[in-house]
Amino acid sequence: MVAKKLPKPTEAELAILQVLWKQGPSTVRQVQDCLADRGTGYTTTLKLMQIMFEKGLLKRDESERSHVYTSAVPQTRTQKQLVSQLIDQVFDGSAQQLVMQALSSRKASADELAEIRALLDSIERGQS
Amino acid sequence: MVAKKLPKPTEAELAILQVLWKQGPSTVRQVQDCLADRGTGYTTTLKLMQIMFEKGLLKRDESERSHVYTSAVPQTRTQKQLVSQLIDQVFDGSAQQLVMQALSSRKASADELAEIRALLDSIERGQS
DNA sequence: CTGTTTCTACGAAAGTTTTCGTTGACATCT
DNA sequence: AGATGTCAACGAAAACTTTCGTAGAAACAG
Repeated sequence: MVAKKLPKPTEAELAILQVLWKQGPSTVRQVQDCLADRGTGYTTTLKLMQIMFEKGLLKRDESERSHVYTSAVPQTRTQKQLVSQLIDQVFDGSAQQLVMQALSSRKASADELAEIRALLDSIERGQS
Repeated sequence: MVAKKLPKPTEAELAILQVLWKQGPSTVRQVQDCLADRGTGYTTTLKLMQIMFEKGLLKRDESERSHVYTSAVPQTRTQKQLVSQLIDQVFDGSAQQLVMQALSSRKASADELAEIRALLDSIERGQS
């Protein structure tokens, strides 16, 4: 039985995951180009992606000379993991507090607010 | 002019900050006792708190033999900082997405949901 | 074919965070 | 006073993350 527990991505790893989530399967070069503003070199990105592959965070297709990488972790799952961790670490377990903080520190459009309302509605209906 | 930029607390540092926020001024021993489940030794906690003091994350009163430490960073400020970072790192800048994820991954009580609604109201009124 | 570019692989250095052993100062108890 | 326990300070090791130099294979251009 293989443990399915995946390590928490580091900061640099998250940057790479972001790109892969947005662009889909990509070569190291393609990822590197997106991260150009970060100022790190090509081999740095390559090495990171190799490590992530070993950790199981990425999958890759080696059939071409330029290997094509994909995220092995769904974006939603990672988001849940990190939100959950943050709630425990600095919000004392209260999701509500995090929500309050998020809403007051960043503007959201009227549409977005409406979506949140809709979610609240469905939660209330669901748990009634 | 002193730069007021404070470093982002690491994970172990956050655990310590949590205790200080909750308990108020404490000695190393008191903090260590709260962190007992972490399995780390006394000197580890001591060292971390000394480092945090040097970084400006903690203040301390040295008038007694057992120094008494206090957080130098407000909880709310740290929460904002980390939420903001998380939004950028994994939610592509969308506060709304984070809120959605938080609400759907953790239950909130009816009261809490009501508070969130109230906040939504005031935001909408504010930005009309 | 030969030189140039582009890629992976490897390994190691630099940076950061976390850990703890040891020491000496101070306090307490008998 | 002497033994015992608690504390801060220091330093260094261990663990982890990030960085890149170098080398060799593959692709490509002339």
